[in-house]
Amino acid sequence: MHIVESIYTTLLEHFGPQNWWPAETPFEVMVGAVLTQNTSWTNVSRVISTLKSENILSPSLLHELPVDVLAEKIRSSGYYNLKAKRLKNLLSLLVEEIEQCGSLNSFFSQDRDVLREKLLQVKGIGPETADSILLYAAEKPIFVIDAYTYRFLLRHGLTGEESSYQEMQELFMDSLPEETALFNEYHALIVRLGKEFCRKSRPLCSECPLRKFEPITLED
DNA sequence: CACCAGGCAAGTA
DNA sequence: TACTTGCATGGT
Repeated sequence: MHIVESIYTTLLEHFGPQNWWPAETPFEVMVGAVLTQNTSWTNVSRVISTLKSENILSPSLLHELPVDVLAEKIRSSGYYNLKAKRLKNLLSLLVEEIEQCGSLNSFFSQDRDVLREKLLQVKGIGPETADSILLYAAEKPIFVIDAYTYRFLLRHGLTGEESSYQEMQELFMDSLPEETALFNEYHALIVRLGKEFCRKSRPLCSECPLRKFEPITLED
């Protein structure tokens, strides 16, 4: 059995299923994916709650808001001027595609790679945000590489510091069956592991559930 | 107080 | 092409 598979089994046994992404709807996933760029989730979830309580968490309603008003509403997620523009860019695509396809679901029913290209053309959506949307909102089988995943790979000597996004993504996708549920769970488990055992401020190993895979200490 | 958090695009040489 | 920089709030 490949180490990538063994590690998954170990993580799942240790933490159990994570039920990701923490959102009620695919659109909520998309908004969260933009807002959480280089930002802690606690700052983002506060904004999402506010948008929900104001009943404006929909593509058309958010799209109608002037960019400066939107910026104020998402202030506490940080980089709010930048993210307001990025959200607007995404919303423009969505409103157009929903008009075109009839619904968000039929937009999502397109081919994975076609959808990925459309998302990447939006200014403010890079590979990680696009893949998060594809996996957790559109439920397409694609592996998300984020800061936690990068640290995880480095720590276990599975990749080098200079590896590209695509290389790291292929590392998972070439050694696992192409299943949405598996990619979803695996990435969620890596984030859970990272939050508890692999943060920069807390580099410890003795309690790490993956210690039998001989992790390398981050600070050397 | 300094450092960190589920990135990305634009600018520089 | 290969670095560097701006963006910003809230938690530890």
